[in-house]
Amino acid sequence: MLTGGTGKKGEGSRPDDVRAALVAAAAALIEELPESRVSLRAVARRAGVSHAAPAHYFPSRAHLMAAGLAEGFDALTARMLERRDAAGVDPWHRLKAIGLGYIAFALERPRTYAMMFQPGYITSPDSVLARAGDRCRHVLTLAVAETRRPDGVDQGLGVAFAWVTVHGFVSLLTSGMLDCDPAEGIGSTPELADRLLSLMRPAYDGG
Amino acid sequence: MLTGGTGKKGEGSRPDDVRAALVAAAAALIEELPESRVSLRAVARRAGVSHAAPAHYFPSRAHLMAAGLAEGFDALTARMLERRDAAGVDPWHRLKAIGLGYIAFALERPRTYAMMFQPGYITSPDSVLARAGDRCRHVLTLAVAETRRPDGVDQGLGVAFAWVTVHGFVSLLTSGMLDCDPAEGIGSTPELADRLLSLMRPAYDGG
DNA sequence: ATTGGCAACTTGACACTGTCAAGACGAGGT
DNA sequence: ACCTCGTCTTGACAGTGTCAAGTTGCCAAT
Repeated sequence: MLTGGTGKKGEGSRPDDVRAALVAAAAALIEELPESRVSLRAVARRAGVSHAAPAHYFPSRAHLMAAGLAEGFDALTARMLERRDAAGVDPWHRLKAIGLGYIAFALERPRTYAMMFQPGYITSPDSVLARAGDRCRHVLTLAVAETRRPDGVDQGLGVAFAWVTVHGFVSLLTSGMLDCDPAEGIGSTPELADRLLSLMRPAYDGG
Repeated sequence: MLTGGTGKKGEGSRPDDVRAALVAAAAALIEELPESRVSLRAVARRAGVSHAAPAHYFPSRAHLMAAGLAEGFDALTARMLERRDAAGVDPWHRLKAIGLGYIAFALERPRTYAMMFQPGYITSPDSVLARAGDRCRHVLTLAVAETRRPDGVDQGLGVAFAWVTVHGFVSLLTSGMLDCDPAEGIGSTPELADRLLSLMRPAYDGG
C-alpha cells in the first residue's frame, strides 16, 4: 500500500522510476544552481515529467529537497568512511581523516553541503534527511569512541567538538568570512584545515 | 551625486526616509519569516511603499537583504562588545564572554543569524554586508590578540579557531543536528556552550 | 514666472514560482 | 464489460523578482 514497487508493468522494470528520477534531478540541481533557483518545476523538467508530478510523490517542495539532500548526506558519510578506512589504525589519525574527508566533501559540493544544514528541510525528527544526518553522526561517534581515554572528554562533548569544528570551518569558508587561498601552500585552505584539526587533538589524544 | 541627503524637503527632516524604512522592514521580516518568504514585496508592504520602490534603492533582492543582514551583523558586534566590557580584565574571560555573547545573539535571532552567513548575499568583497562582517571579526581579533603568549597559537589561526567553534556550534544547533535541551541544567544548551568554549581554552591560555 | 530636468516613486506587465483541483489514461480485479 | 485506483497531466490561482513606462513634485535656470 505504501511506496515500494507498485509494479505497474508486470515485467518488473520500473518500480519507482519517476520518484527516483525526481530525487536524482533534485540532487543534481541543488549543486548546480543557487538554492532559490532550485524550483520544483526545474526539477520536474530535468526529470522529464510534468510540472506537477513532484506533488504526487512529495507533499511539498521541502520534502523533495530533503530527499535530494539526504543523498548528499549519504555521499558525505561514504566519503568519511572511505578516508577513515584508508587511515590505518591509530585512533587520532582515523578521526582526523574523517574530518579531512568531511571538509573535502563540503568544499567540493558547497551548495549541497550548505543546503543540508538549512533549517526547514528537516520536517520531522525521523524524516529522511534527519535519518541521513544521524547515520553521518554515527560514523563520527564511532571514531570519537575509538580515541577515548580515561582522562579524555566525554563522548557527547567530543562528538560535538569535532563536528562543530569541521562544520564551522567549511561554513565560514563558503560564506566568504574566512579568507584563505584555495590552493596549496602556507596560508592555504588545506593548511588551515590541517592546523585547525591539530588544534583539537589535545581533547582526544590526551595532550 | 551619490546617496546621502538629497534634501527633497528644505526643512531637513528626511534625508533617506524610504530607504531606511525598507532596510528596517527587511531586518524585521528576516527574523519573522523563513528566508524564502521574505520577499521584496512583503518588505515594501511593511515599509508602506509600492512593490517596486525597493528597486530604486537596491539593484536586486540580494542587495536589500544584505542591507538588512548588515544591521544584524552590527547588532551581533554590539552584543559581543557589551559582554566583553562586562567581563573584567582577564584576557581569556574577555574572549570567552565574547563567545557567549555571540552564541546568545545567534540563538535569540536564529533566522537573522543563519541568513547572515548564507552565500549569495555578499555581492562583492566591499559590500555593506562584507564590511559589517569585517567589523565583527575585528572585535574577535582584538580579543584574541589580548590573549597572545609567546607559546600560543598565531593570530590568524586563533581567530579562525574561535570563530569556527562558536559559529559551528550555533549553526549545527539551529539546524537540529545537535540535540540538547534549550533550558538550563546538565546537558543543556548553555552548559554545552560553556564546555565547548572551555575546550578551546588551552589554545589561548597556554594550557 | 515659466520652463526644463531630474529624482523619487507608482503602475503595469512579463515570465516564473508552489500548490491545488480536475481530468486523462492505462492496468487489475470482478 | 465495467469499475476503480494509482499515476501523471493540464489548467488555474495567487504570489514572486524584475523591467519599462508613466506620474509627481521639487529645484534650478532662463
